[in-house]
Amino acid sequence: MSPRTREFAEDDLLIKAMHLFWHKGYAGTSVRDLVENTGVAHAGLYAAFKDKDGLFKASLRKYATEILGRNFANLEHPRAGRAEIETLFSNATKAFQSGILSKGCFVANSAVEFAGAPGPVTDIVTRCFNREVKAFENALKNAVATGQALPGLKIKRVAHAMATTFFGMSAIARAGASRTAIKDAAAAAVAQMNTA
Amino acid sequence: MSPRTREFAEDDLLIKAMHLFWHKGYAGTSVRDLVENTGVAHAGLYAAFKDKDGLFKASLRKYATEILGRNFANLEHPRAGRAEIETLFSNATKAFQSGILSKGCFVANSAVEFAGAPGPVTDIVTRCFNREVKAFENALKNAVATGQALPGLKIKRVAHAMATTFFGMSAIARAGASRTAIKDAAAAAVAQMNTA
DNA sequence: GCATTTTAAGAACAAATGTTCTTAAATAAC
DNA sequence: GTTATTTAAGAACATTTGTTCTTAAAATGC
Repeated sequence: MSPRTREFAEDDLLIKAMHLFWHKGYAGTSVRDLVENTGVAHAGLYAAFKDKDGLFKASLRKYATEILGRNFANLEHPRAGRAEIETLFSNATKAFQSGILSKGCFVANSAVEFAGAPGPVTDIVTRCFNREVKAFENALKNAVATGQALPGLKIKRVAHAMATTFFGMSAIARAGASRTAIKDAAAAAVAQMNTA
Repeated sequence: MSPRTREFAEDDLLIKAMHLFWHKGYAGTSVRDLVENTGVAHAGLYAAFKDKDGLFKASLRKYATEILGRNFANLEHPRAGRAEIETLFSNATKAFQSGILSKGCFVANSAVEFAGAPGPVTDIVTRCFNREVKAFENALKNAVATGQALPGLKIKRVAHAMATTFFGMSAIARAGASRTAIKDAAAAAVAQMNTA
């Protein structure tokens, strides 16, 4: 009455699967790819996450929580302001240019791949987009209140624009755009705070 | 020495295939899907375009030339200015909100699906992005020269930002974003011309 | 040390994929 | 009308896909 113990940590598998799906998409990642690159056998995947769909959704949730979450958490602070927005776009620029995010944002990629088809994946994507907009709104509101952004700024509009730019930067990064193009998009997003 | 004549027009097939690939992506569109929805038999597709790859590339080129081309041609006019930029974003807003483009821009979708992997598809995507940037630059230059945009405007930067916003609008549209979010992103892109 | 339970490894399977091949129909020159 | 050539229709094929099953190994409680 004592079973064999698992040889792999569920979280390790999840992180490795996340990177695969992130880089190659849902359709582009086969179960055999996952087995090869994670070192976890078929049975392990299916036992831990039911099927490929389950593993993908868990991977996307992991990304939304850890990667996106870490990047946007600062914007959600009650006293977040202009500096936090600038830091976010500065980090995003670096990452999209050549770092871990050169294959785009996993959520943005999934938005395109699943094309808003109703379902759990689209729900995650929508939640992330809304969270980003809200985070920008919060920081923009404080930036205006403390004089770091011009009064009269259309906060909601700029928040929508910043979130859209974020998705756009992901798309052009994945398309292999130049470092300058990525940097310029970020700079322009930030510069919006200087105009009403 | 006189063969049977083709029952389908190559261009009709191409347009129908373009819409399928556009909406469902390369991986999401099977050859049987194409046969069913175009009314052209297997042999017809392969005879006219060699294979699925060939048909896809031809479809993407068709889109780049006809759909994108028609939208950006006005911006490339020697006297294009602020009005043409505003018209482009106005049309894009309408289209992305509920029209034919509610599944995003075919080029932007392909950019994400093929992830900048070197090859003919990425070449087409890169060419399109560069064309868009150049088109914005042309119109922005004239807008500044004629006083429709503030002097000192960083033209290249704003052009990069506008093209990135265009890709971003496509992505969030495909994700099923609200009409307001799409409209705001476009409005903010245009408003950039009012600040240096 | 044995028994029991869960794991690991991968063979096996049905379904779907892109592609090719076979067969028959259709067309225009002779 | 006959014939030569190309098309249309879809059967057939080899791969690859996600999933399940089989077999054997591992590990804890007794």
